[in-house]
Amino acid sequence: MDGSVGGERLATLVRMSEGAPRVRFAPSPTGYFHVGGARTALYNWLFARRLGGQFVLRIEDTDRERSDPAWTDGILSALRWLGIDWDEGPIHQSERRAGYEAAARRLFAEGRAYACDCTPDEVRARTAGNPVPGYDGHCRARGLEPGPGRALRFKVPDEGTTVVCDLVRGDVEFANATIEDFVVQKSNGDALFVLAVVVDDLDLRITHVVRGEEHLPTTPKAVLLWEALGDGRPLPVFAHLPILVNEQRQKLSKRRDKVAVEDYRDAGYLPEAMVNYLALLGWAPADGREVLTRDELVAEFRLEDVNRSPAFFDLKRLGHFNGVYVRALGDDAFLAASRPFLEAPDVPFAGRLDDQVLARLAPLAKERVATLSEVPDLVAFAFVEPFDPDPGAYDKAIAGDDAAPEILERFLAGLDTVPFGADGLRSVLTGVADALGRKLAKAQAPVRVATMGRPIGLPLFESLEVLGEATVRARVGAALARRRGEG
RNA sequence: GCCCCCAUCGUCCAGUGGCCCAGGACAUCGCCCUUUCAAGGCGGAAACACGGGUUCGAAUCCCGUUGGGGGUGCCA
Repeated sequence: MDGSVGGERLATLVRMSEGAPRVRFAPSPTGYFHVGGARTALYNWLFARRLGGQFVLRIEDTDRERSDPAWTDGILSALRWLGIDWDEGPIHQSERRAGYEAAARRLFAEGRAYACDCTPDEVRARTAGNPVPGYDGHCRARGLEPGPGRALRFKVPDEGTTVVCDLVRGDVEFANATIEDFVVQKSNGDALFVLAVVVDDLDLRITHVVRGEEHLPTTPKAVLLWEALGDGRPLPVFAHLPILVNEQRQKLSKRRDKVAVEDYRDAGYLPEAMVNYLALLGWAPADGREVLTRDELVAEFRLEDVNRSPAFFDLKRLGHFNGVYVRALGDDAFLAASRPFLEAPDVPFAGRLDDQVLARLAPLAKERVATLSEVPDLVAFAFVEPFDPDPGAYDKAIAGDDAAPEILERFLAGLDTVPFGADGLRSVLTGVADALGRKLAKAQAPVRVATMGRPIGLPLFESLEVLGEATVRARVGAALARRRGEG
């Protein structure tokens, strides 16, 4: 390889990065928007924002078979959620066919492309055993006129080398002999993406093409087209980002891997956390910090520091970042962000929320969730009606504990002796624990299950204070009665 | 098959010839704190794929091998 992105070359490429770069993010609307696309969009955006350039959004929907406007909507809303805004667009390639047709005509007129009426089957049959793969140039010299049923193929030079100047990979060389005469216009008249991309990048005056590594092998074709259609305009600087992989180290696939950006939104991840995590997948700031605000990312991000190897999208690590961001939220912001989850149609206490209670529970819950979708479960005890302890928890902590009746009874009695509140409750239960020779941790289990329904959750005494004396007495009493009734 | 890319702890990054018997973070294990669970604190285990060079000196440079990945469509 010629992977050295060092010295002179780097200096030159970086110099080209100065001024006002124009980048584009160009997803194709053929499926939901996944985190790999989000990372690519983010890197484009960070690069543009840092250098004061423009970020253009382009929808690559030249394939009418597979594209669907619904997917475009999903992409736009995911980008907005992530806070990735665009300066121009969305530009739809489907609306720019005239330009592609003109380019195709020009290529033909200038002898850079030729018409071909071979069917895919014919080509395959003919080239089956060839050492050099791809089209065999069958129609090159047949002098066919373009027309319905005839594709247009670019006449790739037989000799020489095409070089892709890449900010993250260095110069990547492709022998022209290994590049087939590729199709630029389908036999139905539609442009193929390679052509469309080059025409648009030229028209949009794109200076930097930042995209996934899967595009690297087709880049020499784009370079060839750019040279044929660019009227001498300098090539864009390329930057092929390492792909994102799953645990099997394969490229993230919309099909196979559940990595839709909107799923993460729905699961209670914060966009700031997602952006922070995504930014660190393939790049890191010089000083080793890991939690960075959006502004810090913009200030620190350098395309030339992006590394070259694939990165695994690690949910655990995302969870860690999300926890950091959730905990950093103010109580009000935390509540506001949790709202959609608390008011979701499937929560068992829908319509019984109490903002006062919620506000008091917020600081307690904030510290204990990795994602916002966990909030409803944590605060359910305060709203659910009628209240009933989780069966498994009841069996273990109350039915299965010989001392449980006495603990509950003494606890209930103790309530008469102190002012109701977290401190009083704590001292009561501490007294009970002491009297029975138990650790406080062990003594609180029956009370917790009786009042909050589950063995783990928010801090007991603070939660009971919020619950209120009457409810606490009622629940403890109910659990006690039930336990006694069962012998 | 052919073309191209990649190769540091399980994972994500740091490291651009000596500061590295390799540093941070996530995960993991142990301890502490503690009313559960978290959070937090402390500590542990854990990696330069292999082989040749170059050099006084290589995780860092070169070559090869192996391994992984991407592409190979009239998809993007």
